[in-house]
Amino acid sequence: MKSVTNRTILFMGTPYFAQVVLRSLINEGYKIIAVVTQPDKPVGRKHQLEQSPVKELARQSQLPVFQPLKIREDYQFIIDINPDLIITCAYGQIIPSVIISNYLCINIHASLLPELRGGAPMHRAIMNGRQQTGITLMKMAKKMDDGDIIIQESVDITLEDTVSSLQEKLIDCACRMLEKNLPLIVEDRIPSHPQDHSLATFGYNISKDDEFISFQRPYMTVYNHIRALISWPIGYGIIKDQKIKLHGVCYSDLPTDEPDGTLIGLVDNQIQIAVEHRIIGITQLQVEGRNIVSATDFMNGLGKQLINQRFK
RNA sequence: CGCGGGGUAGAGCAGUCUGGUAGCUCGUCGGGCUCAUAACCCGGAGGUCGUUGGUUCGAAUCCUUCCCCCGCAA
Repeated sequence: MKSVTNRTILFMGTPYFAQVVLRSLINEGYKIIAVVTQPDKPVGRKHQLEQSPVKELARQSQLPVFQPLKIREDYQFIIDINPDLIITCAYGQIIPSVIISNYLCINIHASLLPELRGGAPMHRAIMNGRQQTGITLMKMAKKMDDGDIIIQESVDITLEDTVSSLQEKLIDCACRMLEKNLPLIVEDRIPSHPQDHSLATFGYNISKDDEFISFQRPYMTVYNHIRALISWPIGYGIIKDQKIKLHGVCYSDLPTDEPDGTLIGLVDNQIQIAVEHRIIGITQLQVEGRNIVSATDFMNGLGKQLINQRFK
């Protein structure tokens, strides 16, 4: 392992995105002095405690892990550690201003700030039909995602991207940016500039209501909505009072005269649904209480009686 | 004991309420039609109906034990 610097870094993050970034930092040889992540949470039907992806990696790498319930109150340990640099990436809690103002705090955000501040920038970028988004490295400030920008890089969103595929691209982008720029950042030798706050937009967390997909809306709105929730948290449509999760979607130009939401049938391993006189293809789906199945499997069974029924 | 759904041929499902020698669509194998086909027609193989015990002349179906899967809620 090469030693890039002997400055110490405190890493704060929680989900998969942050895990990959942390792994990259470790592999680059940075001196991660400790890791902060969200507390283990009971998950699933059995309520088994589950640790965050970041914690999993930190333990494998034998790094000290801190999981304060409320970092707003419980932050003395950071002062005790006294890191040279703090890097946050989707940590999930607000960092106390005492910390922000006394340490060099860098945040990795998955949008081109000042656009899409907030907790779900990747989902919202796709949902909003954006063709481009990116990664911003910024100095943390008191308000959410409004700190000075150090550097940003854009990433294209293709028509086929889901939030999963987009996330992989953004993770790659973030890791490359860190590889290139972190040596200077660590030494606090990189310039930054304020955001244009008048241009700020927000990408708030996905709520339960956001998971319902209406087929009575414009074609691209429906298509973007479905793919923005794949592979997490997965949106659902409602047909004949049944919730059906939509795990795979396909764009198409095929015309149809059926009314919006009509389940037309199976073609080419896609369930065709009419939206604004065009076809949206569903490739994978799941009924409550059942397993995820392909469009073909679905139409061999439960889907038979849904032909010509309409999604809300 | 948070609420609910499900385990039936390789796959997806019906049948369970109202017990009586297991069915549909797809796949698979063979044959036919066709210039040709993932299209169409004919035929075949493939299931001790998740597990345990019980009721019954008889259980996929009714009662019981346990296991596994999934949705919701957290």
